[in-house]
Amino acid sequence: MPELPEVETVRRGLAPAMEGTRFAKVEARRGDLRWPLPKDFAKRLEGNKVEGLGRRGKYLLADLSSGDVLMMHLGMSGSFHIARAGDKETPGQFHHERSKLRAHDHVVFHMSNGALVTFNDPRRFGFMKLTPRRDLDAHPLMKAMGPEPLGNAFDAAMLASACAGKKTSLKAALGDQKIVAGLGNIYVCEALHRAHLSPKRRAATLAGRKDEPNERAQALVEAIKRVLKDAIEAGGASLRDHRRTDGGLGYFQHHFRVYDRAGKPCPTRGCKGTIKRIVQTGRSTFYCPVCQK
DNA sequence: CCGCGGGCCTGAGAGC
DNA sequence: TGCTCTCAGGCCCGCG
Repeated sequence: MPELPEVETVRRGLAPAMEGTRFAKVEARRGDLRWPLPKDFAKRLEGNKVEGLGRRGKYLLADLSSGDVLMMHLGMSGSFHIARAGDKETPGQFHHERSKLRAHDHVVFHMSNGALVTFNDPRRFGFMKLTPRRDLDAHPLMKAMGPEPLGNAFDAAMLASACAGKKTSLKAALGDQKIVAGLGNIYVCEALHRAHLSPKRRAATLAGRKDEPNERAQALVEAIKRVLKDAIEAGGASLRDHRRTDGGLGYFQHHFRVYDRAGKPCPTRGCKGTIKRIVQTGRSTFYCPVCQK
């Protein structure tokens, strides 16, 4: 599931449990994730303090006192749970009730503040890696990543030039993490709908005529920022719910305008179109053929 | 170099 | 009820 807004929501949920506290014990219950966990995974974490928990694209990045960065990716089905070691158990003890572990709980962080942070991932497309902080920007997974869509560096000129010469569809280009970081199948569909641009349009056509203000790229950049901000806000609301219900972090209810709404009326004001589902580069695309051009 | 399709995994839901 | 089939919000890799 998780695209930028979900990962950001997870980050905000985990930060209070992890920042400023140490890994007292780390359980790697299942190491064969998308990539195997490093052999010395637990050892390299235990005793270290989490200086800060950040995000880049769809990656969570925990800065450790050792100088390492713990890179975490949720893949398609990853999520985190937070529990308290003290609840119904001896405070400060490492072990928690077996019955509390669920299927696919692959990694458990026992934090020195008593928080139990559990990574769950049925499909195991997620992964964790460790790399020295000074090597992070040069890391193969980080190096080619495009700008943060909510940052100032991401603007119409930048997006248009990144798409220049691209033969692929606008849909595929926006999902390409090298062009812009953090968008996935859902938010690409949602942003294109808000910008009234067709997912089938060739990416290169995003650029306007020379020296003219680029209205298409401008509209698209604004739509991307808007849809991500709205979703993060919706995630914040669900985070408060999670605190009450002890649910997992990472998935929240959100209203989509086109995603998974094939056959439904287009929500654009005054548009009489019907949302259509097509397949592009092996993935579902939802859009309105009437108001997206 | 570029763009596409296959593959990695498990689970949910539809259809029979 | 149970089987089979399709599909799922990500991303690396190999092929043409």
